[in-house]
Amino acid sequence: MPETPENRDREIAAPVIDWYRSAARDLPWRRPEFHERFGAWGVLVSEFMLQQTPVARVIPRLDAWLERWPSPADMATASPAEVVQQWANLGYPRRALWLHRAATEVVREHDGTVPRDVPALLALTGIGDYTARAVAVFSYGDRHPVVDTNTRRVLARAVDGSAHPGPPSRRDLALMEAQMPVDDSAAAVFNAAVMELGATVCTARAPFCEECPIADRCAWLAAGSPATVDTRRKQAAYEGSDRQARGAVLRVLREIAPAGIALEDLLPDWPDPLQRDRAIDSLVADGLAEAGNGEIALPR
DNA sequence: GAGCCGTGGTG
DNA sequence: TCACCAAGGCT
Repeated sequence: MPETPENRDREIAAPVIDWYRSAARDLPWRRPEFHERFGAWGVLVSEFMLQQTPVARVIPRLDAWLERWPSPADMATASPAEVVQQWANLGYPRRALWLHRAATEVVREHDGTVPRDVPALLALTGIGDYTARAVAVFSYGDRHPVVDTNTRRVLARAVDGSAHPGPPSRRDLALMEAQMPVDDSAAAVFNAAVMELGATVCTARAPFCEECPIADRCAWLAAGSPATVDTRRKQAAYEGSDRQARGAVLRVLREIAPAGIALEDLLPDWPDPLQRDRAIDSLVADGLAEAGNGEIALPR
């Protein structure tokens, strides 16, 4: 955003960055030694795990993962079964498979080095707009807008004056880009700072506006924090869902019978047998399990 | 592009 | 208590 007398008082970069320097949480992937030891691979793994899984649950699993597979080449030697087991209860286990696939793609197509270009990152399995730019920015220090649920919410409030962001769109990238400092390094800090603000202050439910470094220029606060239209899709009910059945099946395979179990012994008391069978079929279709000869097991 | 995909903490 | 929420991506 060009600095003019008109908009200078609405800029958010400087105060958000200043706030971040004193308020940032000490997270593993923000430590210099993390980058020295694991490089872009460490950032890539952390971003996969952070896709829809809270920070507190990621930290211990990330540590264990990188101890076991400190590079893409190490990861590529693992079997899908090992990967799914190591993923444990982080949720959305397809991400474990995708991370494994991405590692093999890095080895095969990029000589074992996580690529730096956003298009190359986007071409890897399981990497979308958010993760690609997060790696390019937080590992390589390049200048890109990193848009996630936090930055979308912060800008919806501060700039648009809405309590909730609208449906995801390419405009989100442009809006973030427009707020970013020109300098690469400052832009990287800004990206992290806006995410941090959304995660700890400008929260979805009950934001702590009294602690916000840009409360004096927030369009939503200035308008009296109105309840605005909420276009976010609600999550489908989990209790009784196919997802719950899939989770239950995979938990048995992970924790009790990774080498395999007779289908007739798998969750025999599940309330809906048809749903159980549906879960098995879809897990096999996703490559999260293998079935044959009346048995089911983690994929080899 | 709407629907789907886990798991657990929380107000 | 229970609906909401969490550093998304794929089909």
